[in-house]
Amino acid sequence: MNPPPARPAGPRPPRRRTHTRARLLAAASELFLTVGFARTSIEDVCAAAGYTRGAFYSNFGSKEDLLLALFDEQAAGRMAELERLAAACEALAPQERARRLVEALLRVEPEEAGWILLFLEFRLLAARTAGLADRVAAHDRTVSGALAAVLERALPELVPPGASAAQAAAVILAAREGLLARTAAGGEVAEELLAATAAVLGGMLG
Amino acid sequence: MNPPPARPAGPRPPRRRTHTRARLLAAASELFLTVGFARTSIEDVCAAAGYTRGAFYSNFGSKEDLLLALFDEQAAGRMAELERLAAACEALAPQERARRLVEALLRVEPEEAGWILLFLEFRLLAARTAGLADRVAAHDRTVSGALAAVLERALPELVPPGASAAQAAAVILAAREGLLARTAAGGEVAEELLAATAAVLGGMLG
DNA sequence: TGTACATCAGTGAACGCGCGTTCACTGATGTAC
DNA sequence: TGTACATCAGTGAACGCGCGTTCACTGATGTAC
Repeated sequence: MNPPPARPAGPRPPRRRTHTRARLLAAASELFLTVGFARTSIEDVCAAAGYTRGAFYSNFGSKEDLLLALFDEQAAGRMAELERLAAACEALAPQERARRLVEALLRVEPEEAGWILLFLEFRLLAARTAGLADRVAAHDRTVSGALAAVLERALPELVPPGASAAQAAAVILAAREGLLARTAAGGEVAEELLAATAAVLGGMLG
Repeated sequence: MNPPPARPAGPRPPRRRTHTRARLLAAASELFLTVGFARTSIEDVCAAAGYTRGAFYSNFGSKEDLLLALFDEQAAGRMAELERLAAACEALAPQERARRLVEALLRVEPEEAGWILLFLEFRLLAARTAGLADRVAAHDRTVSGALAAVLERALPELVPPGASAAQAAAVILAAREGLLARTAAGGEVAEELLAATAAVLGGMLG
């Protein structure tokens, strides 16, 4: 009796070749981390993923778009990591908790150097591209909010008297970024620098 | 009796239009600081200085060369600044000295944001360009060496027990760079961040 | 002081290249009947 | 189940632009006599 169901209200269900976007993202991540954003062409990304340039533009609006998608992915991952860290620390004794947290905040995984350089490139781009500044700021706020929550829950000693947990988190992340940038770009002082920083933080924890 | 003086052994004395190099450097500094290195073309620099492209290549080997010359200039200036700072502090009482030094290390002049962004761009370039890494490393060593000397002379309390003055200087500079990068690129948290950092350093000074 | 000559800082057109983006097309995928 | 049709993800050639670098040239600057 009813007319046959009209075109579905929403967009059509995805076609088969749905992995395209994911594969482009994976290839881009790999290339951006090793070669850098500016030095990687869209052609490179497509070739690495097994497509041609047109495929890219039917999945992303522009090269920047791709980068932003990558950062959204990574921010989500980092949030989850911090959550896990907080949960894992809650059960520990204060001293062990402090040791563990400081260690986790300073640990540098090998692939992290690439991320830092990429992030720096992103900051640079954003500093000089009108629409992007908001995106970086939002990313920063998200991540330092998460760290602030961890600090409040698990390591309030790291928050100096005059400051909020959010400020402390922002300072820690910014300092960490500066250190990583220096070591990733110079490549020489990495371990000494981080050891010295650990000493500083250790001093603060009394 | 002697034959007329042969061609002078060294290179000929400079011609009249000697300001060219200085003017190119000045124009480049202005443009790099406001627009960035990558976004400034050699043509832009030459036009701003009142020359054409060829003039550039008779004064510099490449675009990177120009950037390096600029950094050499700036490093010299920064060293001199630190020297003055150390000299000025030596006569003061310890507490006033600490206040003054921390303030000087954290102060952000408006034009400094531009320098930080440019420096970040340099680090990025260097991280991915074979020959440049040494140059950044050398620059870093020079500046943190100077700061280390200042710390030893005027503010040994800032050097944590387990670390050398050189390490402490490197950490301070790296952290400062991270903070400035974040504020220069995001533009939102500048003062709060620096206030929080001052609180942290204040805490360390007991 | 004056004249002929050599030098080289700066000119400006041209080269070559890479890359982001567009677009008319195609063929596999899904839908209607 | 089978057939005709519509959609749209992906193709690949072409466009257009900006830019770093080169190079044959010129004319002002300095030198020799």
